[in-house]
Amino acid sequence: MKHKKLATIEDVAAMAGVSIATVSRAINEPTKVADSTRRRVADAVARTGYTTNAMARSLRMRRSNMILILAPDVGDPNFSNILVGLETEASKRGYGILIGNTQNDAERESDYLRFIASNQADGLILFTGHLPYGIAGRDVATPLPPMVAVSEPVPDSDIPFIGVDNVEGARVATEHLIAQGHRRIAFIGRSASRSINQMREEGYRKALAGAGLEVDPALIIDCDGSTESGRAAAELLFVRDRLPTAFMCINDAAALGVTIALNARRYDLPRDFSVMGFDDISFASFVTPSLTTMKQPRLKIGERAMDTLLALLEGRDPPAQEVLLRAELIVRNSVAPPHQRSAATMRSFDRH
Amino acid sequence: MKHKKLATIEDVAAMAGVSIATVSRAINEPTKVADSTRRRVADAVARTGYTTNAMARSLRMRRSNMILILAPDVGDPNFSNILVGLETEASKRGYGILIGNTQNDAERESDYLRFIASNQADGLILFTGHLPYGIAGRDVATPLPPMVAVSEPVPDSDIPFIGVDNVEGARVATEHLIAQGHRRIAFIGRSASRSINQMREEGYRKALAGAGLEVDPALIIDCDGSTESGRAAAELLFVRDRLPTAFMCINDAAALGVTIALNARRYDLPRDFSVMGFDDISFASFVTPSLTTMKQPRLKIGERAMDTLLALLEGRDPPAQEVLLRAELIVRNSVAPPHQRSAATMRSFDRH
DNA sequence: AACAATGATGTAAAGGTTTTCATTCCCTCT
DNA sequence: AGAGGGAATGAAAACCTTTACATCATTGTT
Repeated sequence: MKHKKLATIEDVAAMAGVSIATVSRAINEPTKVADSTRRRVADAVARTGYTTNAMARSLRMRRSNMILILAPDVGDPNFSNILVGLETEASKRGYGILIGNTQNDAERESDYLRFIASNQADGLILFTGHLPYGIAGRDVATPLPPMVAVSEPVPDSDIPFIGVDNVEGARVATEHLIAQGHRRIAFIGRSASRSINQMREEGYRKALAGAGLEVDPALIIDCDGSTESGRAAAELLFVRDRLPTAFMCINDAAALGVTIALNARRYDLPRDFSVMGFDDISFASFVTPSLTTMKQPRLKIGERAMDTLLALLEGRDPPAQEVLLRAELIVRNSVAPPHQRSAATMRSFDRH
Repeated sequence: MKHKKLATIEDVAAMAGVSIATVSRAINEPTKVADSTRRRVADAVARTGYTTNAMARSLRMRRSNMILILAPDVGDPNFSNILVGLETEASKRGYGILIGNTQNDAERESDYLRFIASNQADGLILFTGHLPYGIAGRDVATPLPPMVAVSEPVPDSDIPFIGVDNVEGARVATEHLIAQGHRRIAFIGRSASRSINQMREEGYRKALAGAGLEVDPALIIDCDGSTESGRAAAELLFVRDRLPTAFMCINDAAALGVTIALNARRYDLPRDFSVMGFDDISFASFVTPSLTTMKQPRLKIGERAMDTLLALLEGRDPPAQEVLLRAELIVRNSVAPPHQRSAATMRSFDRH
């Protein structure tokens, strides 16, 4: 009663006066069917309102045409825009998208693998920067499913990575600070574990080296990329009284934290200090001062990543093992030449 | 060769020395199976590494345990946090989540319905505020799939809605402005078509009426909720020279637009003007001045919506036709008592 | 004219479950 | 002792496709 029972391929076949095999062919390989019958079938399809049952199809073909996306934080602004690209490309090619929010929880990660194990998804997009927990523990004979890493590469693996050239991007950003006249530039974002931080630090070092500047280890501060840790990092520099004239930050969130710390100390930005971000997330242009930063081509990253995964999936040659897109310098108002007077001098001023 | 051929229920049955029917029962209805055999089956499952093939299961049960989420813009900050709640609840209950980014495009909307038609999804979460295009055109006998609306209700339908009480929220927000002493309060966000705008405008009017204030039609401005349209709306008031002392905005993005317009005219906020937002999206606290706004309990909205949909799906009584959660007033720095002097007086001042 | 090749279609198997119905066995009740 | 009932299990159908293989007719080749 509830289900009016959808039309099946058999209903179509009966109406068109052919076998179900012919119907299937008429739909999936039109060239293999005579024009006249193809028309009859098309007509019958239209009249019955037939849609092929994806479950039966997937069961038979061992293919679901679904892609599982594993991300540590679905709410992250950097994530959502890449997602748009992923979704657009997948949808264009007839694939659907499944979302798994792992929150960096091992149990959740391995739980989502049930989609792969049970054939509900054909491939995997990883935002996590590591293989999903539990995927390696499987039978050695079982090959890994097709995967593509995005946003953060998976170290020590041959998983294709699509993203921004972090070393190059951080170098360009740092060089912009240098070009503005800064000589003491802090790097906010050291991390022992996260490869993305390490690559950006490398770019920072390259820029300094290129300009003949020495790296001052006291100006390289740990930061996990959250706003709060960015704020804390800036504070730490004040406490230690080793002040830079500019802050090169691991990302926009951290840059925002630094900005908050400086504002709280009543400095005038960008006069007293310059702050450089990375990512160009949506609010970067809304902060005061608006954030000079490196823009990630997120839409394109998503599209390319999906394209690569589908190539892998469909047995075509994957376009490339690693696609590094250029991050673009977006000049706004948080970077300026260093102030004449020692920036380390506390300036107390009042806006009113 | 590629597929080492996964273990099927038959392999498990053979190893445990029972029929496949018993294996199925041992897994899905353990109480219907003798203890000893259940143990044997469990053992065999473990040894073979068996996972039930979701496709075969779905085919047989006419159930995919998947939920399709239709949203106009996956990148929208308001969306992503609700998504987290939806995902959490779904995952907890063994459901998966499929994402459809419609971009308000009729074709894309109807295209995504293929997931429903082909049994790949059992139910629908709508962020769009309207029935997906093409769903009504179907055979009258075909019942609509279970649906729940979120973020924006679907007018003239009996689709359950989970969200914030927009009338009440806008009333509270406006009352806060009134309590601060404002008498001329603009409403930025009139819309002829969007119900959410209309509800918030209603709350605004209620608050004014409750305080015995008259509604000045000149202070009610169209705005679609984008930053740009918020900016334009504020400009319009300046051009017309009908200035309020406070702006009640349809959402945070619009409030940001208003803030930008006021900053550009070099007003001092919140001294010269107060600005009230709605939603409390992530950057609301980062803008200068940080935005006083109404916070939506997004996580909870997502969880409740999914809970309602699953109830519908599993034939339980849906908890309620409409769940209206309270929006919470978040007091920050964009609202203050009106300035003594006429706020309409242009003040030119320089920060340095 | 005989035969091969080609093209269009049909038959039937396979994909892996869940579930109805039937069977068996054992226990309890009269 | 026989009947009745309940619990545990098995056999087989059903879910809806895709596709390898077989069949048949038609065209082209020698």
